[in-house]
Amino acid sequence: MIKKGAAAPTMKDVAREANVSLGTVSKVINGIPVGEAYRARVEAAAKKLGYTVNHYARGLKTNRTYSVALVLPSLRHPFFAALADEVTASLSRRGYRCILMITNFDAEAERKSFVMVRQNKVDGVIALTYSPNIEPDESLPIVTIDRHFGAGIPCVSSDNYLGGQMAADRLMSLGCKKPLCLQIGAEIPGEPHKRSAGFESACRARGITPTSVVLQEKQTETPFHHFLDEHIHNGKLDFDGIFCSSDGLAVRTLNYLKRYHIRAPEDVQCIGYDGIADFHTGEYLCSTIVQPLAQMADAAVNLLLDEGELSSGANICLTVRYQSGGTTKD
Amino acid sequence: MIKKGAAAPTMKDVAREANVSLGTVSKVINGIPVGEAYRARVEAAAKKLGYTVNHYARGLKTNRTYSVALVLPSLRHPFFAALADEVTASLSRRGYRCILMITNFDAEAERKSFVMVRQNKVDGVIALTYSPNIEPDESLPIVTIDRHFGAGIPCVSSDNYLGGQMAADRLMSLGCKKPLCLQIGAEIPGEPHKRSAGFESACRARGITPTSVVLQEKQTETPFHHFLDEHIHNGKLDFDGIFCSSDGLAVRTLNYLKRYHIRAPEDVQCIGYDGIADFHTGEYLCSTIVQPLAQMADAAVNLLLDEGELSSGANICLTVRYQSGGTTKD
DNA sequence: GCCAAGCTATGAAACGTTTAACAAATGCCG
DNA sequence: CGGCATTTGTTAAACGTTTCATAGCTTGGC
Repeated sequence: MIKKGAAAPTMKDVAREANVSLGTVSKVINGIPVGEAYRARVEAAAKKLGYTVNHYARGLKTNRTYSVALVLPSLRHPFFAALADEVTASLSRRGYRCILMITNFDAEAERKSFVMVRQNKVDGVIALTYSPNIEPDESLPIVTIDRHFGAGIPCVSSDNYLGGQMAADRLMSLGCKKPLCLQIGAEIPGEPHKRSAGFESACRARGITPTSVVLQEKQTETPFHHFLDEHIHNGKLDFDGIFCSSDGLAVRTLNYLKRYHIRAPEDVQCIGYDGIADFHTGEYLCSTIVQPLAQMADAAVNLLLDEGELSSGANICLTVRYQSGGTTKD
Repeated sequence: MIKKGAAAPTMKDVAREANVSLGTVSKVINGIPVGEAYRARVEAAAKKLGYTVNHYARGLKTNRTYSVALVLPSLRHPFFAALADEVTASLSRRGYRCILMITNFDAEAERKSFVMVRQNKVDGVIALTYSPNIEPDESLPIVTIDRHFGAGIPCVSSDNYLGGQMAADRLMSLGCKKPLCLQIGAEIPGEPHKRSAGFESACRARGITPTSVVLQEKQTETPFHHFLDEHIHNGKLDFDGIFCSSDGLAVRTLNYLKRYHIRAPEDVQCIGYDGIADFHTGEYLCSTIVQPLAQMADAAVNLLLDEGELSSGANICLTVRYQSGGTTKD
């Protein structure tokens, strides 16, 4: 299927057509001031021939590719997908394209993606990676999301600790006395882990000690269900408020409890995390802590693209907000 | 943040290091046979210097970029996200990179993405677009998914008609007598619309006339809820089987019905569409018709990348399968 | 042992840009 | 009105590859 398209017009063609030199065409294309008459001639010629700049020739000369690699584990998790959506949009607004690289949480794939990234001569990398021991190439501009590599590598995240606190405060001010904190564990203790820390701290500030459980990633539901089973007596759950480290987990939890006819928000209140809304209706799956995805994407893109005082190791932490979504009594 | 990295070694450097000519280095890099002694010298030198080929110089010469643009409306819909995931993986397996372009269903953005695509000199385009009147550039290799542009543009899809039939047959063999078909309408009558057609035809084949409703895209839940309200009498729904054109819609529907204490599969059986599993557990949200995403992605990529008899206007239609997921009695 | 034929490595041109150096034209001032 | 500074357009080199023509070797046949 792939064939060489009809030879595209080059600057040389435009120059000939407009009766000007190559350099003049270049200037017009790049918006460098040039006599009005020339500019008009060139623009007319370019339009007539349907000229478009060849990014590869330009990239070769300038060492700037106007493309950024986005490295992430998967697109099948709504949070990653939504983030990719925003990052792509943000890049596009600034005239950059997004090269997508998916690692499936595989450390080797992550490493490989950094190499490929170097080969591809992208201008930078925005990475969301969870494997340990990745040493990003020193010379490659990189910004991470939710992951502190340390050293001089900037990281953008939202305030996960605050998010956990907000969830706790909300549940307790809605009357919860016996809170449960559920989180999915990752190999690397990263930003998301601060959620439970914030939750627990806010509970203790009110003199309540929450139950806290870490679920293994990528495991079957069995152990999880088993845990819940053990905490149901006479059709009643031991907890009256649940905080889950993702919306998906909240939905899974509530779905399972439904088998016992325990429902939210009547029998138990539940707050999730991420705040990804339904595609068609814009409604939330559950009460949740909303991460400011668009702002996180913008921050990462700006950090990467703009030079400035933020250069070395600046971390950006954005605030979150609570959003009621039907699984709490507010 | 973006800075010119330390000058990367070029073929010239490798040639000097290995004491061979530029042409020889090129041959080794590209796997063209060359004397064993030379090959060894070049490979050693390349490794020593950490040489990586500059894709932009290569692209300039060869007019091949080894990158493909994936144009789709959004990543916030699980189906699009999962498809993007698979397409990226499939491209990566073949040594291609994926440039992501998101249109948000905006016809102008779609048009612009085709232009950008041409500028970027990608080798081809895989497009999932729903706007009317897009005239893809003749010279650009393109494959669509779920969208028939007509003419010589190949389209990959799954058998949506069959999927609808399977859903109907399943519901009826599980005892349903009063089926409802819910679908979300799009501007363009495309592949997904065949689902309801298949559903209705299979119902009629058994002498049953289903109720069929088309929901407007991007509207509030109100009219939809209103419709359901009207079909609930004395706490009982007029229908005993529901087919939804997406899993998300199925979930929304069942969630709403829960307010009336109507639940699946006891009170009503429900089959969705797409078959996107939960990220962590791999479980399905509901009983569903599963689209073979990985195969669709591979088919699209192969069609795009391989020349051959499939060249002109070949359409590929892959089969689907039914998957029980707790909202039916099987 | 010589010459033709066949390999194989080399050298140079070309891909479509950008950009620094250069030349031509303009305007200014003495 | 001439020369100098200034502006503005042109020219050519360079970016890092690929590729085609060329030249140097080797090999084998006579």
